[in-house]
Amino acid sequence: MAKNLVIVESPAKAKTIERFLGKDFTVKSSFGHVRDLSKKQLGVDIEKGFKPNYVVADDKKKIISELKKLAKDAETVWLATDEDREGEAISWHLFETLNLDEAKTKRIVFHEITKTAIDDAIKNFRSIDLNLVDAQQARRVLDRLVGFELSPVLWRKVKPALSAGRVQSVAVRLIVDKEEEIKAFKIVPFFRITADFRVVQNGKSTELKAELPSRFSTKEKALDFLNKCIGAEYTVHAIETKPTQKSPAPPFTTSTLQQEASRKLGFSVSKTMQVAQQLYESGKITYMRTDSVNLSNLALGMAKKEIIYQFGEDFYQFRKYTTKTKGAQEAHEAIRPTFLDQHTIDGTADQKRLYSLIWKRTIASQMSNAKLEKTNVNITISTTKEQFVAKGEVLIFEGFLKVYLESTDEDNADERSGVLPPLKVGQNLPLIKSDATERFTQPPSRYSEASLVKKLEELGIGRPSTYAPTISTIQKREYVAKGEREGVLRDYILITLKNDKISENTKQEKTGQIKGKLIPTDIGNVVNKFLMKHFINIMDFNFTASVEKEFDEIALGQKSWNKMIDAFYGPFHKQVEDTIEKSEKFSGEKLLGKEPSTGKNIYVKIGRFGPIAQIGETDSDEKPRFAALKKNQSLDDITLEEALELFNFPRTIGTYEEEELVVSIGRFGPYVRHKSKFFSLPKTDDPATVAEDRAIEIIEDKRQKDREKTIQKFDENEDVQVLKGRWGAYISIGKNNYKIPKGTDPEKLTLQECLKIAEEAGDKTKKPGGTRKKATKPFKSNK
DNA sequence: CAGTGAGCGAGCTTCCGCTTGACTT
Repeated sequence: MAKNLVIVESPAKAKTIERFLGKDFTVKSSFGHVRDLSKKQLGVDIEKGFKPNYVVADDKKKIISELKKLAKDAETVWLATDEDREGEAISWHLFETLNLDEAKTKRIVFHEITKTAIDDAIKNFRSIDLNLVDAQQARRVLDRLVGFELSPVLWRKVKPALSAGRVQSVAVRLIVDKEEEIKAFKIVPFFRITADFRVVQNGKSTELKAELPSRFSTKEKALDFLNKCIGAEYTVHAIETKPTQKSPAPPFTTSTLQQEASRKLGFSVSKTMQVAQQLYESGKITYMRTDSVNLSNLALGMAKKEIIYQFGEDFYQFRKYTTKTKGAQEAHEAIRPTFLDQHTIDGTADQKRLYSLIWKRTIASQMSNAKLEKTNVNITISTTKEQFVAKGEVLIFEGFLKVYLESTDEDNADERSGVLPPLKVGQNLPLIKSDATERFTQPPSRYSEASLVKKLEELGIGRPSTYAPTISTIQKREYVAKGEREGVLRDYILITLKNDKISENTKQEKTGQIKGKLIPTDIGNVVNKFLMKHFINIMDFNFTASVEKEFDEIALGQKSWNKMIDAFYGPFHKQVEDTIEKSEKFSGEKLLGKEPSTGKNIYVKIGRFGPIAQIGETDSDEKPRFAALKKNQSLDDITLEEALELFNFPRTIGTYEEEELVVSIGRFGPYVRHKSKFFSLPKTDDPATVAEDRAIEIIEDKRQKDREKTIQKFDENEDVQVLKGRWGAYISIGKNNYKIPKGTDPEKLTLQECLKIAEEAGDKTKKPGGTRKKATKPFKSNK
């Protein structure tokens, strides 16, 4: 039995550390937090100074009992969780849950995973910092109180099953605000003038591209300018060069890795984290959830060696980066390759690409600046005072650019710069042509998943471990959606001056297309409006920052956590009660107009199941009629005509096999019903116009697919089928599905065997994660 | 991956941060 038990948070880390520590040490992992507030109840006793009720989750019971046993037999238990607020709390929870003996428990932290660093840590043990633990408890309790008091307000006033919280609600607000900004933005056209000149040098001819710095607000002014240019001479007036430098970006944190993987590799935030996790578990990179840009001494040494070996002394420059982000806790290093001499790795294509990105970024961060020479050439026009300007950029020394350049979110496709041909002052430049192109001012761009993470990080909201889950929560709640909009064609004017003649053309370009950007839904808009009206304090971008300041004071022992929570909870709870009591139901209801045939009012609003249109009054004797909005419609811009159309369903469009064909719109979109079976309409079909022959086609398609799916059918019992599904063959009986035991040939199963398998699988009434089927209604005995 | 296909009167729903599996029928 080992004399020492070391507990860290991650199993991959445990494995690495165990190698350094020798046989007297057993290293185990807690797999993150081991206890939490109970899931179903509030879990906080408000009467008793907000005493938290912690429980060990079911999936943590096994690891706790294992650790308990190991701790009992060990001489010393070393709590080596991360050196931050959460890490300290994990140590404390372990101490409490495992009933550790204070005399034989030591708290240590690793700053680097090397033999000397670990030996160092062991020498510098301390006890658990209870102030820091209290700061974590305050954080935990505050989040629980906010989330579990706010969400039920939404259930009552807006729609069931919604949620609100310190982080997610502000994330939604950012997206809603951005959309408002875009809506308020006025697109203004203007004209941009470019010119192409011919430069002849030693009999070789090249082009020089230049632009007029000033823009024209109207077509008339642009035309006026071009007219003046007719017959003009163009002369190089001045050439000005100045040296500039570019520095590399710091090594990756979780947030910057997500941004770059999104821009350069097109990964979603969650995909980046999944692939990074795989790299981490196979020992190829350091920990991927971090807010630190710091590199360990070991890494710095490796980088230096690698850069000098690969590129030479000139390319190396020692750099120390410091974190600027608010509330960073820096318990880990930056994300970097474990071994910097490994330029590539074995693995999946995604793993290779992400690894390569991390390798380049890390190496580049310790490389010298790139040196550039920027050149501005002024070109005078003989007929007017205006001057064209040509811009060039020449790379003098590559430096870090040899390896890596960070991308930006904005695409500056219009920029005209590159290598300029050799020019002399006073040189005459013949004009090839000059264009006046109509351009348009650009509204702010919507957030992508990654740029939202960037913004949240700037505001100090959320942590590296929660960025990806937060993004998925606000989409799961249907507050925001990733937009897919085709865009529309827009006309623009192009006026060209060539050979002293002016011609005008109208051209077209695509604008307004959205791909994967975050857009608020109707529900998101309505919930945001509600929260902004009643809980502006929680929605404030500085709310997190200000409570973080108090958590810091608690961590320093200057404040008691219960008092801090008490001071917050009093007014907050009153706010909640006032809102429940005084505010009306909040559905974002909007009067669209009247139904022509009856004169009844027609409204749109958020209903029990999402956005709906309603004809008639809710509080009248006659029940109003409802219809769900289509997926791509919104409360904001639906027209009266579109709303009325929704009530044209169900629509009988013909007959097939002597049964009616009915088109309608259901929970999952438009469908055709035939012989009480449902057939989804593909996105490309419009339910308002789909006709009999097309419906039959859809039905036959679906039948064909079903046939391909069916492995076996039994005439004696039509309920029983052997089908081919995502995970291979399975047995379907009525509405239940059953797994086929390994080694059984699904094609040879008999009806009896199928029924037997189903019976042995037994009743699967309890399914973790909630059943789809409605539970049998319990008999209500009283009231 | 495909399937799902109501009713606005129960039920249940929810937070943020740590960390990985288990494994869908």
